[in-house]
Amino acid sequence: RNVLKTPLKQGATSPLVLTGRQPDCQPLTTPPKPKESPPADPWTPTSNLKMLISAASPEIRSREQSKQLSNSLTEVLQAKHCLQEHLLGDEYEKSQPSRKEKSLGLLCHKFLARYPDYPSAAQKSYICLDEVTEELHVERRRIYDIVNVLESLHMVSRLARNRYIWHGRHNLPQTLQALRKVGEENKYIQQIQMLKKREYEHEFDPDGERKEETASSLGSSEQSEMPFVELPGVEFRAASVNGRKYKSLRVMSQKFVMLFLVSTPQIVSLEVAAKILIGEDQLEDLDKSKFKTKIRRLYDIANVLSSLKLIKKVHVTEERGRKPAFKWTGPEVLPNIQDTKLEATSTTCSPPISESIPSKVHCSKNLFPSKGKQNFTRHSSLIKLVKSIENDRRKIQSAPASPVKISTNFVLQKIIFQGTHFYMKKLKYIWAFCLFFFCLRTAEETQMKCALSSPEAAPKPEANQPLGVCPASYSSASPVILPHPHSGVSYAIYLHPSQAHTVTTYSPGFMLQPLPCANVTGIKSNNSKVLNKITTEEGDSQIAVAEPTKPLAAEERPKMKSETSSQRCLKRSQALQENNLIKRHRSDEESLGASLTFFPSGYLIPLTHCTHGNKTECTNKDKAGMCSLQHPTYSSPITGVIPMTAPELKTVNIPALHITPLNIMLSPNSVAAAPVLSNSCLNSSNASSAPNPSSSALNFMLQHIGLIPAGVQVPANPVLQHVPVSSQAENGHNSGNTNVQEGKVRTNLLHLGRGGLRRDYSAAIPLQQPSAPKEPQEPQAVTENFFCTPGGPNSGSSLPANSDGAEKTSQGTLYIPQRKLEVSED
DNA sequence: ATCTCCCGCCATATG
DNA sequence: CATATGGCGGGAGAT
Repeated sequence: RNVLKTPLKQGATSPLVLTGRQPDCQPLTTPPKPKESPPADPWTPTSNLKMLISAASPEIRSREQSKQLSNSLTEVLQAKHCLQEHLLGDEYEKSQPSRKEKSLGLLCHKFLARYPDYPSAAQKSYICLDEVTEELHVERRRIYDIVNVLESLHMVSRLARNRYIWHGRHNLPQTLQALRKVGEENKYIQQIQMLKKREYEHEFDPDGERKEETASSLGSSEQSEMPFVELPGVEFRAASVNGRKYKSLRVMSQKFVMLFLVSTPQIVSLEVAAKILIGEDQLEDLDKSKFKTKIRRLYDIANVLSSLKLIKKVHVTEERGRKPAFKWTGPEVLPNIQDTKLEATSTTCSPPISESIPSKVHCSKNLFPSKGKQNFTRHSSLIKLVKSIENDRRKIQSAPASPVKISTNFVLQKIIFQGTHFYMKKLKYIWAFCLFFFCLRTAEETQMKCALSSPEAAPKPEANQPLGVCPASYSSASPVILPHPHSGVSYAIYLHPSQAHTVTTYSPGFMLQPLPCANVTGIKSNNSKVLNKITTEEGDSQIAVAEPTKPLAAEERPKMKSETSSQRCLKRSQALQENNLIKRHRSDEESLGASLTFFPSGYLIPLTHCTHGNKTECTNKDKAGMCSLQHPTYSSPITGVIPMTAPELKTVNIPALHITPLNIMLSPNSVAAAPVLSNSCLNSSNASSAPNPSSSALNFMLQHIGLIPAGVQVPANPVLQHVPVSSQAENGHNSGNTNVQEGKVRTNLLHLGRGGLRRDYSAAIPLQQPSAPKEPQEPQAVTENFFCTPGGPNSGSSLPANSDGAEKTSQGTLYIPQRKLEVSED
């Protein structure tokens, strides 16, 4: 093979090395900036903007201008910031158009900028590769990389040679759904678990031939020829129905995405991905070069996916140091519950934009069965889980040699992580809901004064209570509410019991109010390796810097709501010390390197601005527009989700937060039906006879909210649906229509269950009370004000608001991202 | 040194 | 056959 060298960067002389491949074109070697590149500082935001904008076609430009502006501005700023960081010593100057400028990611951005995220039927756009390559000044080859990945997501499809059609993100939800499904069928989870396990064992005894179960558990592993996943509606008439279609990049991209969709912490390390994608076949196929190649391709794919904001780079830290990984930041893809078609009647509120809506409705049905009888046991995932646990149990019993301890831990973890994960997925919505109303009530009753409260707060106290107050005034709420340092947006964080052991933390400036829970045990494993220690940190770690000095205030959570703020302050400072202690403790722990570390993760409920206007009549087109607007999720005020990012998790410690939503939904039957849960509860809340803090908190909250009469205690395993909705929920006094209010409560519950917090409450009303005169304004106002925060959009924050597609298609669904950072498999 | 990943050769598929 | 696609891996910038 002839040796062609990559031209040196400044290769003024390099051309000679190259074979004359493009005779008439310029010297080929992308000379140091031969042409049109603006002589001026290439990295100023403006120049970059210009470039981006000029790249867009005129019509798109006008339509998308604002979006582009904010979008690219953010990015450019980030890039700039990033750059700035790197060139710290030097007087941050224009760096040569270095490699970064040619990165696939940037190129992809430019590419994407040309087309609307949600093109309407009218603006169906075609992609001519020749044009693109010319306009973007890039080699054709690169465009293929991008297009292939986009194709794998059905965002584009090939029409003919040189010609693609742009679909935008319309198909995304379906695609992801499909991919997830295939991923599940493909048993990726198991494969990942096996990989980790093997790795672990490997480390334990360096040469032992561990092949025991490789064969067994992966019996069918090889559909390695998993074909390209198609979508029913989207036909790929491209004549290229065969051959390479089943080959690499496209399929690889799909598989990669699948990995995210099926794995529990939606974090996938490159290494794992590569191994799995290489073909799980021969484990010891230490084919180094193959692996390297795979990694290279994955980077390519990842770059594109990152541009799409579906994933973002993080790092996973295990015993063996940092490993590059990526975290899913795209829309949440719910597992496809049963396939039975749901009656479309209940979706009258808004025309289903995508298939995902019915499925959400369905989900809500499962969550809140109308007949108390049916419970979670019917959920296929649960059944699977139970089965797998039984399997594990069997394994344990039949495995003579293996140390029981490990196995037990394994099962325990599985139970906890998987089981709780499953329930958390549902329950977090309920908690969000509870929190919501709890705050309303609390605000009302305690009449907290907020410095920022608006004048008209009096008439509608709860409605106008700026969220910023929450942290202080609602400290009695179980969920932790965190104000966002940048935006003033607040978040509630729920910590999963199993992760609440040692919590690493959140960025300073956050205020935490943990529950007093002396006995959080978590899983004390002697086998610390079983649980990989994972920390993730943002690729671009620009975070955490905000309010560097303001220490985190952790507060011993009080049981009484009537606490005064001064008391709180006191406690806060106490908590501070406490926090430090814990921090110290943790570092000790780390230095020992022996003990298990649990990670924080939580459910962030960003209490941000809500959307305005009546979205109910959001037509497709409107929606497209709206969505486009929200696309630059970074700064969108209506972005529903702001996942907690690692950098925020690494500076401080939070004392064991013990909030276990799990307790909410457990009915006696469901417990019986789901041993998983009871186990998990047991474990998390510890077998001590002390009343379960969570349950007391819950009781308190429920009473407070008015969902249950004072004095009544919801048992440890209350069933939410059995709790009567109190008609005296007086928080509706401003509406003057209690009934409506009540109805809303219920409908809201439904909505919460199905997709997360609905911001658009008015849309929810018809669901249950089609005939009731709905007052779009009123509920709107409530939610709006409730979620409103004094601060502006979370500008500058690196918190990517994931949510894209999902949020768009569900009209402002505010969902609570799950941020479990532990490794739930081993 | 390791992580990223750009570049472009060249095998294949397409038309 | 000419082109369009895209697999692939060397090796150079970034860290």
